[in-house]
Amino acid sequence: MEHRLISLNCCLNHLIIKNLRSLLNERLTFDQAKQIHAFILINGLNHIEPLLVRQIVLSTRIFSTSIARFVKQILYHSRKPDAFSWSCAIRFLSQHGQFKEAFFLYVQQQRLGLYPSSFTFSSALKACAWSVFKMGGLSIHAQVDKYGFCGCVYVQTALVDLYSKLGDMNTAQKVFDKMVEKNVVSWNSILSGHLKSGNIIEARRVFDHMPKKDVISWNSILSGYAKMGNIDEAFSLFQRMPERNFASWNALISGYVDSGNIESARSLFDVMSQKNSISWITMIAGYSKWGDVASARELFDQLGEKDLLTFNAMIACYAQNSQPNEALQLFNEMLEADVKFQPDNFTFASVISACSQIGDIRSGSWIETYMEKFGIEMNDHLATALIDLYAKCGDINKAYDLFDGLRKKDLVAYTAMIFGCGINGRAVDAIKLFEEMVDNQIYPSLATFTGLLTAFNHAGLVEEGYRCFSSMKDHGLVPSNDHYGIMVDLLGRAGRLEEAYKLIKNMPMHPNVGVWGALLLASSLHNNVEFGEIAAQYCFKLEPDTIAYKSLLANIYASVGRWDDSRRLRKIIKGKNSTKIPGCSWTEVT
DNA sequence: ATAGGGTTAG
Repeated sequence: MEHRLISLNCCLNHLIIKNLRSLLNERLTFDQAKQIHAFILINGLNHIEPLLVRQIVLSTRIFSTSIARFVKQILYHSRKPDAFSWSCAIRFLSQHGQFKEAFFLYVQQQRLGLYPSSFTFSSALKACAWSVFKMGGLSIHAQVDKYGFCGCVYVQTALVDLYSKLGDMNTAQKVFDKMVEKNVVSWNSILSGHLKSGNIIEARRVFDHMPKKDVISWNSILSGYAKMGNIDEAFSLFQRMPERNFASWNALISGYVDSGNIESARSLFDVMSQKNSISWITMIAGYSKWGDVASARELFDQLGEKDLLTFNAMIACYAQNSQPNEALQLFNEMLEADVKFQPDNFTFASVISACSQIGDIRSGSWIETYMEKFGIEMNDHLATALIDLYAKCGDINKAYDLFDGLRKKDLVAYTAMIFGCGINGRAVDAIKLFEEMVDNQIYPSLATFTGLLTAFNHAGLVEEGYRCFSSMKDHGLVPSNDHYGIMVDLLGRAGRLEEAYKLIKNMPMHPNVGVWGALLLASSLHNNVEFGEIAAQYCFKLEPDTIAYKSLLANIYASVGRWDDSRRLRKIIKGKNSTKIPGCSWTEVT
């Protein structure tokens, strides 16, 4: 009796395992995977776990942190850790952009004393390459040598790719030259390394010497020429390539966009028999870059199935072209669309920028709530956008906190912070930041000087502002209308209207309404009819519909007792309907 | 399994 029971038990166990194994050859949903794991645990079938991990990795199309957490949980609680599941998990994480996590798992695997495979190394190297994690990459390279994997093509190729991405072409070339066996991927890796470091000549040499080229080799060199502005060579390569895919077309379109030839880009786009999401984004972003919001929107509306990326491109288009209300409105539409999208970092970068342009004090806390709600992780891009927003809302300390927390302080970050100090009247801090920036070999741009001049303006430091303005040419910069506008404002507020007018008269370009408006405002502050009239005439001509200019001049007339002139203007103002632009309220979103 | 095209901040 007992004997038969044991035998029956064995039989059942065998059946279960057979069934489980076949189950683990099919695609799983996350829920199924969880159920199977529970079953495995209850029945003590732990040796099946690696198969489960592998199948989860293979089945996952849409990555989520909860899946990653689940996989890690299996690894950490496994009674018998095995190298295969760990390698699968490392690959899984590095494929889905979780580079830090992937590297962490690699380190854990080493600590557990599990023997790494070529699979482990290439995955962990990929994670370091993509996250430009030099220390990690170098330490893995050392382990590769130690474990004797330096003869494996996959691992060597991953190393070439690592050093290419790190920008260390000397080492990349050294590893590459030592390779006995090279495949197309190895060649492509060294090729893209040269292209990334801007060495098109070496890249071309490699390309011409490749024993075998695939569509990726062609695309790489094509986009290299397109990016350096040699669109003719890019086009010639495009014509000669034996096989084309989406990326080939998109790279060429992008090249035409960058060279300012949006018509050719559009013709190519129209000729494409099949377009993918990236083709549409490239075109929308192209129109955005050259300020053609209407054409961008037209394309966006033509697109039947919109995805997150196309929404991002269109929202960015509005934000970049000073239409913050439209940007926010589209953001709302995106959240309320039939197919809901989870906004990501890209979406929020534009949305924050839009809020900042609107200058709504309440935006800051709303944004933070929203970002938390969607699980958005802070990065330097977002932090820089938030610096600007908080500074505009007057919370300079919060802006400083964000600035101090940046991984890398670049030109845009410094400029945002300088501008933030500027509008908050912290001229000394702005100068300090500027000097720090120059010390760090970051070259100021026109926007940086807008921030600096704003600082001097708010502090009323006329001479310092003048000196700063004059120093722009030492940095190879030609002041724009914006800079002249600030200078006119600075001089004008100080009562130096004559000087301000002279500055305008000596401008190398046509002054815009901002410049004349600054003079008009200053004239009204000092009740100066002479310059007020001159400035006003220009403002009326440039922006006939803006009543504020007429009202300023009316005030000037009234202040000197010219009541008739004042009344005449007030009549005109009353006749005009004040055109109020309906805004889209950010706070209405829930 | 390893690689190519696109969207973000002042």
